[in-house]
Amino acid sequence: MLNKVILIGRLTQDPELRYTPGGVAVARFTLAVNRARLNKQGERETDFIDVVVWQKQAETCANYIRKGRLVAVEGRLQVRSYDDSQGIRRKAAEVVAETVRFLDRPKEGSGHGGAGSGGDIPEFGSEISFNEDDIPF
Amino acid sequence: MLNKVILIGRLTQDPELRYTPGGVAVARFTLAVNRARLNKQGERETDFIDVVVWQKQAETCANYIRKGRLVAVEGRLQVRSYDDSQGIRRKAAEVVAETVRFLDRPKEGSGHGGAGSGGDIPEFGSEISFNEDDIPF
Amino acid sequence: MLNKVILIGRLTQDPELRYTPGGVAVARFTLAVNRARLNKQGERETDFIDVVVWQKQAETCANYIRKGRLVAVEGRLQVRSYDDSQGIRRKAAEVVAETVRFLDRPKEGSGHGGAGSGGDIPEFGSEISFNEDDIPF
Amino acid sequence: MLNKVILIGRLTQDPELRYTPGGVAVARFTLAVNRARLNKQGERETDFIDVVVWQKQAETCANYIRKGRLVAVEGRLQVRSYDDSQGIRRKAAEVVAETVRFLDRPKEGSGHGGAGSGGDIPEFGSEISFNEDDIPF
DNA sequence: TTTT
DNA sequence: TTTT
Repeated sequence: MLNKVILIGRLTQDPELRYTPGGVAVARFTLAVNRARLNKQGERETDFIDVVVWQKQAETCANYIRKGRLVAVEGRLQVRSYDDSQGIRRKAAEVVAETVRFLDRPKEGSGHGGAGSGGDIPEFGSEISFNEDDIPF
Repeated sequence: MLNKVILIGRLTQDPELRYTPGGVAVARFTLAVNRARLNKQGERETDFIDVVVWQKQAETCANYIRKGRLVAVEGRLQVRSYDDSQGIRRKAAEVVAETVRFLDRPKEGSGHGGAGSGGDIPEFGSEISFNEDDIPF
Repeated sequence: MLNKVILIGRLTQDPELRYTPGGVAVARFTLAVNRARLNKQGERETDFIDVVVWQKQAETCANYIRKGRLVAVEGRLQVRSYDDSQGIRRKAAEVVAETVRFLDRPKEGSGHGGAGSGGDIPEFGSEISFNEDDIPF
Repeated sequence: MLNKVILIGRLTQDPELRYTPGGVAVARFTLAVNRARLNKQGERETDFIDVVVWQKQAETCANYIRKGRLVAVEGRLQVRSYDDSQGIRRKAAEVVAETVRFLDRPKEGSGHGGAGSGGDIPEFGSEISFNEDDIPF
């Protein structure tokens, strides 16, 4: 079986970083992915896709990327059911990232993660191991 | 921007075929995609992912594939909002297929689409037209 | 069967545009794709991958992208055999692009394709036609 | 940067298993990947693509898959130069697999890796770590 | 050199 | 709601 998602898009907000009870970092952000084709009204539509990142990459995302940044995400599509605060059963779809790559430079003065500049942004590798512990969301 | 999903999984039910008011065929099915990794309890989890297929491929799917068949789907992830019958705003995530490929043979006697057997199942192509004439390099 | 390649990298040279005897446009360029992982010597290695683009997109590439630009290519891997000028049988591998997306802005003054600026660079679509009419589900 | 290849095809021969001087397992096979589209002469063309698999998955491939088996390969495209036995500089392109998934059952009596049947074929996971030591080919 |  |  194969479940592979590759997205290139921009963050709609800064990433949100949390920790599981077990201390595992989890970051979340939404990607705006413009569709290649215009719709029948001639407008460019956009998909807003939730992304979850775990562990070390979660912290790197929280440290280095901000609203508006262009990233490439590789991961898998996960659909899960949950009950909302009104007790209504809902489905959530999100891409669980295996790798996140930064495709543009941050704007000057926009980061608080690097030592003052965008010069040493890490490029993420793909060998990070995932322990999918309790999810705090 | 890029929004690419590739899935290999099995249909949980026969495809459901409908037509838009404008007469365009749309098929829907759910794919069961078993995860490669076992979870912490040692169980194999499965993602159930909704797939939408349009036009000619919708009809081919409805004619040729059934519950349990293994297929590869290439498409894009689409997240849309809608109001359910109780007026509750919900989000739906689905993969809009560009191509669907059949990866196993139908069981004997399981089809009603082909001329009595599984012998001439089409392999779906991408709809893209490329005329690869002589290459000048 | 599936043969899908997705690359993000930078052009090592300007694209080379030619035409087949039948008048079909073909562009070629090489992408430098840095590997995510460092090798055992701690160096970042790079794959240099040949890309072929056909038809209208070939001309758009030739008009809009230059050496150093960051692009995303989606296509298929093609391996073909040929005899070189010494009559030696060789194999060539290249990615035949279905879509090419431009991921950064051109440097000022670097283009000769646009009307003086980088403001209206097209985002390439996949050529697939989908008329997503009203959905009957 | 991103370099992602996903293939579904059949092995043209049994995998060839070797070991590096450092004792790391490496398997090689060629995949026949039929194109979705017919060419101008109405024939279905096939790409023959070399695949390299490392470590534990190399041995699993050598043990479980044989000529004709349908597999899905996920990996990266690697182009490398080498001198052949005549001292001629050549380029080789191959897909370095991260994961290999078996998509059909072996024919009865075709395996020598399993305990007599195809019942317990492992499904490969995607978390295997790659130490790309010396290549013995 | 090639698979179904 | 779920496939092998």
